[in-house]
Amino acid sequence: MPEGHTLHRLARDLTSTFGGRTVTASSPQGRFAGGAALLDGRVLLEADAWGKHLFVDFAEADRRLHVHLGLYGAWPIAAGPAPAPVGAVRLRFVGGDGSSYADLRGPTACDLLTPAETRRILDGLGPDPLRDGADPERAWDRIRRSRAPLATLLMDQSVIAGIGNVYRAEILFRHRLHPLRPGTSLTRPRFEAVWGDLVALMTDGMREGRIRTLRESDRPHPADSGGRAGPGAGWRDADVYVYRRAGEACRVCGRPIRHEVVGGRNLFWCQGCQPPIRPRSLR
DNA sequence: GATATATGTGTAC
DNA sequence: TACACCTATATCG
Repeated sequence: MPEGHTLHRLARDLTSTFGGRTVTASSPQGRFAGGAALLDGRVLLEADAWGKHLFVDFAEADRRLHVHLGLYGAWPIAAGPAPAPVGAVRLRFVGGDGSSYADLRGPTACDLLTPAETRRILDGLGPDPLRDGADPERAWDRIRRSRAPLATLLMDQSVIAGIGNVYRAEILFRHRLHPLRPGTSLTRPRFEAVWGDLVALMTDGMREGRIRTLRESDRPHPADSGGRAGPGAGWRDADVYVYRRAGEACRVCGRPIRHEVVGGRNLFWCQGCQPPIRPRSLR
């Protein structure tokens, strides 16, 4: 489930599992054999995430490992001696003492990058809600001046780094924003509420290892002052409000959840809670 | 066994 | 806008 929270969690876990230790690196599948050979036997210093990009630093290596999981990549870390690899394992790490291993499968990117190449990637990324010191002003400057739909802007990694299709759909729902409203229509206070909510939701996602935007403890639409209370009992089976719930009744207003493919991606929203034009009461 | 699907990105037309 | 790419899993016949 690779949105930004997944990569930050992975960076944290790679660092805690392998950080400061010698790592055996291999490419059972063979497609990263050269890179694995360069890393093999080195001390893994630290892993770090920027948006959906993961970087791993090794001692005395002039290049960083760069991994992007794409749509279905995964890099689970497991305990115990590593078994014979199953399936297409691009890169395997085994800890020096053999007590843990991690198999990388299906990444869109798995490369060794020079500092200049790393910089080029980072230069293309907007502020990441999960990074300390992220500057939301950079995102606001892009959004307020763009007539592109909010749905497009939120998925644009150069505007905000780390949001994927699930967080996009859910954040728009929670703030009652129709996905096709232009960036120019977003007010400053509403942007600040969206950013703050992203930080909170993605931090939760990183901690829990899954996306959960429907929480009993808070309001479905957190920006509504004095609005209804949390969803309460009967919602415990659900993690999200609208993502992949096309045709189901909205948990808040009862109208069917809509689905459309926009820009090649599945887009979900509630016509009732997310009207094309803001109702007067919400301005 | 074949097909469809996915929380993503990059390229070409 | 379409497709290519990377892989596992679910569903269908």
